Amino acid sequence: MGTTRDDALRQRLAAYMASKSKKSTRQRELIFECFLGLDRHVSLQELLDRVQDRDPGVGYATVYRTMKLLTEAGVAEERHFGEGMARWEPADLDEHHDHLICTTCGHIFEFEDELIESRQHQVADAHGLVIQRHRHEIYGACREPVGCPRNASSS
Amino acid sequence: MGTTRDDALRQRLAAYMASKSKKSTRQRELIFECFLGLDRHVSLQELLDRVQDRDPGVGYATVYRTMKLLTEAGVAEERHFGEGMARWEPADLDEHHDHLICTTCGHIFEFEDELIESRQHQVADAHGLVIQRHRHEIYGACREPVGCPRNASSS
DNA sequence: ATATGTGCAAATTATTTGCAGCGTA
DNA sequence: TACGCTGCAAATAATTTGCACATAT
Repeated sequence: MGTTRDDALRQRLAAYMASKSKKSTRQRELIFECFLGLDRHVSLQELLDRVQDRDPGVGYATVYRTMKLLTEAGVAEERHFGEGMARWEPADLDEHHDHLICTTCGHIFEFEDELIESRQHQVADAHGLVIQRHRHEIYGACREPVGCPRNASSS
Repeated sequence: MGTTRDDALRQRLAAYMASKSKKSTRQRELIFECFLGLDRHVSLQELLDRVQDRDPGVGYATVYRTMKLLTEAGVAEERHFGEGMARWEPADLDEHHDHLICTTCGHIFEFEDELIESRQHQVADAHGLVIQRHRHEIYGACREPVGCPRNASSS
């Protein structure tokens, strides 16, 4: 699923850049590619480290400003997990999958539920809002831990 | 609904304090009562302001440490809505409510939806999990910014 | 050519902690 | 009394911004 999604993100970013007269630079391209390559929830520092492996000259501020740009462009999503700093992940362009996390083995299931989706729209609508994004995470324990097929690890 | 819930929270806090040999002080009681009285998502600064209306001598650090204590005790819940600082709300002892955040004015609505709740259980069940907790946040923009309930306040 | 972007360093903002004196159990 | 608590101020930590120079269009 990587490439197709990444291409869609590249395309969306290009469109945004063009519409806002933003310039494509060596640093931005490098940062964006590293971001896509990591494909997980990265902090600015983690992303900067990876970027500097390839170009030590890039500064923190540039990564910072680029992530703000990617967020505005809708290709990255900023999250806060209560660790004291932000993390970003590639945007989920057309699917609205949510997460179901097993607190026993740490496995993360993705799910998508039409009924919940539509219900969310009703809720937002009732309050006069138009949904932009949402976060839905369910944490649960294995009903039968012993039979959990994923007891080893996952990351 | 206020009093019953508040009493349950007071009781839970008292039990926690006793079990951990924490002392009940004038400041802690004032902070806790102000917190319950505000009954919404407060930042440390907002809470401090209210506390100082009643006792100007109380410091930021005390409110900070008290909120950490209330969080440990399970009577307050710390949240991050991507504004750069934390907010707390009274713990939801037996019910589940979720959040709808207006990205235009920052207002936070609470909602509870039976259908979504039951659906979540079905999803978890289908994967062999028993729900322990969940987080569900919907972000949206005011359809008509003019009618936004909190338009006045901002920077 | 000109509007943007970059890197550095400094400014902000929010959070956390050390410590001397105070207060509760 | 003894241990915990408070307030102040200073230390951290993360984020944001000003500015002079560089670069894409």
